[in-house]
Amino acid sequence: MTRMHKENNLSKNQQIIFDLIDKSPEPLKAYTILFNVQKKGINAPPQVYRALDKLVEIGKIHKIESKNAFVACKNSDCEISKATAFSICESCEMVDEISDTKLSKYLSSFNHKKGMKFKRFNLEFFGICKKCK
Amino acid sequence: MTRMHKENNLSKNQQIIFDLIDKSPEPLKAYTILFNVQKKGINAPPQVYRALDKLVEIGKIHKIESKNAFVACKNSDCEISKATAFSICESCEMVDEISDTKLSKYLSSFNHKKGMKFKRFNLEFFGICKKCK
DNA sequence: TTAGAATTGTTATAATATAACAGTATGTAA
DNA sequence: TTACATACTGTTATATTATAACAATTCTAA
Repeated sequence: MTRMHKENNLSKNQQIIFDLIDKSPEPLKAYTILFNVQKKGINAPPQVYRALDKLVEIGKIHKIESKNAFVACKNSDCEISKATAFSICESCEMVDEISDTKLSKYLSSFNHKKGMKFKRFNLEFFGICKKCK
Repeated sequence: MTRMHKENNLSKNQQIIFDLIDKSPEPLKAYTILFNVQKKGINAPPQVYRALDKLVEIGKIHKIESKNAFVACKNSDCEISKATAFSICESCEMVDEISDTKLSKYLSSFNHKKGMKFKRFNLEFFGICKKCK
């Protein structure tokens, strides 16, 4: 029907959902996203989850596993989400992507004794942020 | 009615569920656990989740966040689950707890630029294990 | 021995995620 | 420009993961 919005390589639904996540200061959950995009014609969970899956796959967003929530990638170092690290405040729930070259290199070169070669890692740090202290 | 089984500091349900997880070579999901303990009189999800919460809290088990599954702690270094690291095979789903003093020290002493002091971390490495290669 | 804390049992329901199927848009190569 | 493959969309239904709320029992420590 109408042209897809391919300017950024993203499809219409992907772009809508990425924009929402990108401008959110907080990680967003799938059903919060669904609620917020219903006015744009995205009506059902599979539409949201499909866009989320794709955005994760291409590294535009990351899933915070401990919270089942999604944040936009703020970091050029984590090419296609191979090496992610986050700082999570247990009080206000704020999540910050950690961009630390030394940390990233250290972990990327870490290999398991049992002969396993790692392709990817996800690290989540928990604490109380400056504001909440 | 009957005495609780406190020999190990665990209540009856906690002990039943810990035993099941501890002898499993694979991470177990909550509803898999539920199915497997119904013959022992644990009938409903809250009973399972309460035991899991407690076992996580006291460090007897860990939750693998990316899989919503639970493994017994095999590691004396992660006192009360403050510092956990896992190796996860993306092919066979095998999960191994990583016990590496250097890694643990490195991460435990890592602090965020933005003034956040971390109390806890969880790290999940992904790859293809030796067997699956 | 009794009060508080922890644990248990139970029903119902909330929150998170996917299966399956039919249709539409897009890119590309003949 | 047709036709094919691939990716994306829309939709209904359902599977999976997790918690709320309440009543009762058991444990522990004073």
